[in-house]
Amino acid sequence: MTYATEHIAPTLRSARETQGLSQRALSAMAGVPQSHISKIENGTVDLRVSSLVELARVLDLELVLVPRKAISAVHAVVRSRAESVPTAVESSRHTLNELKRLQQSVARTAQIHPALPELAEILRLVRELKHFPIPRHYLDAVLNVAAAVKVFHEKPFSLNALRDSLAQLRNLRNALAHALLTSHDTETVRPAYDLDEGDDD
Amino acid sequence: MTYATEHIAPTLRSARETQGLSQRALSAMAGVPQSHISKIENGTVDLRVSSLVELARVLDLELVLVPRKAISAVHAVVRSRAESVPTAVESSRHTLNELKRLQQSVARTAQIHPALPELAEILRLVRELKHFPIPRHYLDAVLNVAAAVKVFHEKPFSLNALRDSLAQLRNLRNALAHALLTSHDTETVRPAYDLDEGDDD
DNA sequence: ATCTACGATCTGTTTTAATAGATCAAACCT
DNA sequence: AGGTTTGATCTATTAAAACAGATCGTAGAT
Repeated sequence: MTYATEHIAPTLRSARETQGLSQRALSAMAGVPQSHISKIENGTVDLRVSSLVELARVLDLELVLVPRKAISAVHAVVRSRAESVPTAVESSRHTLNELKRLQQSVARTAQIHPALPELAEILRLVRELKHFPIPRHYLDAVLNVAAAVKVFHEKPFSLNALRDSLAQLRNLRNALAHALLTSHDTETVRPAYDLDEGDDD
Repeated sequence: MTYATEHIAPTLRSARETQGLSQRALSAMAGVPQSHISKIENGTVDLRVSSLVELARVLDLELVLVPRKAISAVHAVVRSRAESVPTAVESSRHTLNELKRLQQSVARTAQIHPALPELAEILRLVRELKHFPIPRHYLDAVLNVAAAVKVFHEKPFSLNALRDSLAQLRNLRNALAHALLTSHDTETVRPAYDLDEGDDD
């Protein structure tokens, strides 16, 4: 029903899908039940602004009130940005699957340990990596991190191993970014997200 | 509390104020209690999206989910639009007050007769007119409409008088718009938000 | 000085989003 | 085939928004 909000539910859904997230994965990240997400995307619920903002935040979206006079211009801006993103720079399907799996596992763990910056950064890195073409011989690195996260999930005192994995992941990201920047001088393929600001924190 | 929504409450308030609406006037138009609007503008409630959209609609705003990468560009667009507005065409203070009074009275009547297109159009016209410099000798027209609305409010069968007033109002708007167009060079009605300070409200 | 409109803030009551949790069929991968 | 993941759909409970209405002090306008 919620008439005028018809536009926003599809936006949320497509944003989630272009990030390769399942409703449950998003649920874990945003701290919102999957059942609720389903209802939201189907427009069967008139949600609160805080929920919408929270969901949007996780999906890298922001809620803006735009004067009607300006909305066509705004849409043009948003559209052009969206199109400049080359969808599906594809890693091997297998690697991509592993990344998704890792992403979810990290999200779940982060729910138990909310204030852990390491987990947050891993999450960020994984999300970036999903937009890279990852050579198969880097798969091991991904699996290592996945293992470390799993261990940490059960034994939270193995923080050092987690940190090692994080460093490993950072290196992987930097290596791939560098490779992309030097090889393809024809910048037809630009990974969707900010490599240039890389260099961690 | 509603942390990330901090940005939206001020937007609503300033949008309302630049339109010269009181909380009660907005309340009548949007069908939302004044007490609620007060709370919303002070950020003491976590409102529902439908309420937000409804409020925004009345204020000529639209809710948009913008990718974080694009928000700076979007803000730039919105800002430039707001600034390109020609400044402060002022009616005489008295006429402006009458217009406000009329606007509210129409809003109240429209609440009782929600499905009346005549009232909706009067409302629209009045809102436009508030942005014109209205010569004093046109004040009578405004007062006539106000009278007709008042009569209609008490005796809803006087629809014809209301229609006459509507026509009168349309003529007034057209005359003023034409005057503006010939003097200045604006393609359509350019409402001047930002009534230059003074005693607006 | 009176009258009005303004925004903020109370009091209740009703409505409903949000939560937790389970279940289901269909699609997917091994 | 068997196991897993996906999205949709139930139940029941709790917390909070939304509503209706009244009140208050403060300005402005007549």
